[in-house]
Amino acid sequence: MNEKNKYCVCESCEFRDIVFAYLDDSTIQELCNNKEEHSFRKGEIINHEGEKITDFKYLKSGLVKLFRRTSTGEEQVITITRPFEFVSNMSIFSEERYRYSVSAVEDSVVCVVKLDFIKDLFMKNGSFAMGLLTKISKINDKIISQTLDIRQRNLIGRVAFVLLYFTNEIYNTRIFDLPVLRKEIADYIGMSTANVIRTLSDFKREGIIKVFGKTIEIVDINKLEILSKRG
Amino acid sequence: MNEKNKYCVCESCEFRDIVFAYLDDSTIQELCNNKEEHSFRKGEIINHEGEKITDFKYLKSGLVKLFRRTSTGEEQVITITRPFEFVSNMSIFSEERYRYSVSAVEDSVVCVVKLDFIKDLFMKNGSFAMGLLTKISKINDKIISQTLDIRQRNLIGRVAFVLLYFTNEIYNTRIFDLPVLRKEIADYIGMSTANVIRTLSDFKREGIIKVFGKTIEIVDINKLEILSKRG
DNA sequence: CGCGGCTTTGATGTTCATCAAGTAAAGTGG
DNA sequence: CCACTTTACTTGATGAACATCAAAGCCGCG
Repeated sequence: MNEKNKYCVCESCEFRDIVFAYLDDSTIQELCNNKEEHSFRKGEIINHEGEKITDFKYLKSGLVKLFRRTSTGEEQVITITRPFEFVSNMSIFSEERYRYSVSAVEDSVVCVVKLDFIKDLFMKNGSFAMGLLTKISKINDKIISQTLDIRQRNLIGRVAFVLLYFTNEIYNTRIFDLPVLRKEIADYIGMSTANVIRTLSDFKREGIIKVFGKTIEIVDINKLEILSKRG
Repeated sequence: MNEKNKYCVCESCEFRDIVFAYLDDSTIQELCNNKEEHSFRKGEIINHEGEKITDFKYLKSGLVKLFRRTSTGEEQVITITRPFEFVSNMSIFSEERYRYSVSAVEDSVVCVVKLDFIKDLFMKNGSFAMGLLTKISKINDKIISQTLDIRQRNLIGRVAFVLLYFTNEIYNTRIFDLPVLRKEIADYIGMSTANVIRTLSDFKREGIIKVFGKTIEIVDINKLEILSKRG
């Protein structure tokens, strides 16, 4: 172990494999010096719709939701996403200002690098550029296909779908604490809060899930998968 | 004028400004030699969901729709888009196979370049890479925001929204021929065919539009804009 | 001119939002 | 720590929005 490692943890960060794989150690070192880590408590805003984009940000730990506010003031939740997906993913290269807001739904840590630094790397290092493009494309693909998956389902299918999303994609456990309000699930799947709750109650009554306040246990995942498909 | 121009029209193609701005003339020439133009008749499939992606394709003229088929066999239309948006936009850098199908809704011409050629350029030329990333991001942004715009509206708002989309974004005229079936509009906005037709009839009855078969004239665009907002 | 696909309209039923009222839980100040 | 307030959750009743079904008209095409 050389001395650098004491000051820079980026070298061993899991994120390195994802977009920073093609950077040599000295560049990683430089990245690390340019990087700041910011902590956000549950509920805090990370990016605000309309704000100028000056930084490249990615989620190191925690969980965030991407959303926007409609003209009538309602929230539309675009996605809820885990570490190593970009936080400022959408518009960093296409827009001057954020199109959407991002907030922490669990306590989160975000790594922040000046966008110019990333752009510079992007221009100079083709492999890095390709890796970044690929990653950004994948994130966008995922958002779009998720949106379509939700859209094709009815109320029951949508609720089943988010439960499976939490259990399979976010937490990888059958029992977990819902990080969001019932209302936020409603805003995510485009249904009313009352009906989301009603459907959860139905699932509970049928023994598909157990609910203790915020804690949810998936009891019958097969049935949930069937409901997610057939509605 | 030198001799090259006789063989290559890419130099003066409108598309050059959009993503090929940072290529010098000799590279453009090379691009041109690697390029093929393919014509598609209305209704023909350009890319098929699940097919291997080997080419970089962009729409030179015409109009296409991007869509996928759900497990129950229904079509979900993701977007309907004009020239110089990519045809094979979504997954070229993130997936090995097309996630979605693309078909021509009007007779269309598509320019086809081997994806490897583009990837090679991307690696070597930072400005080109940046331009391409920006363009791809914008296209993805547009799809996502369009999807959200549709989702927040009710039936009337959605129909008004597509009419405005055709008149403002696609054709830039108040009178145009609908390039798609009523059913395809329904699949686009996520409503039933019958209700799309009913709503069009309502608009006609209220003097907001005139309909002669496939031809539609927007009579009262202000009212349409109000309906698109308020529903 | 007859056939098939698209469009149109009406009638009916389902799905879902809305409203309202009540309960539980979580935060707040004394 | 308890009373108070607020915010989230839950459930039922009602009505609106939308899908579905069916029948008929239209239109292009062989």
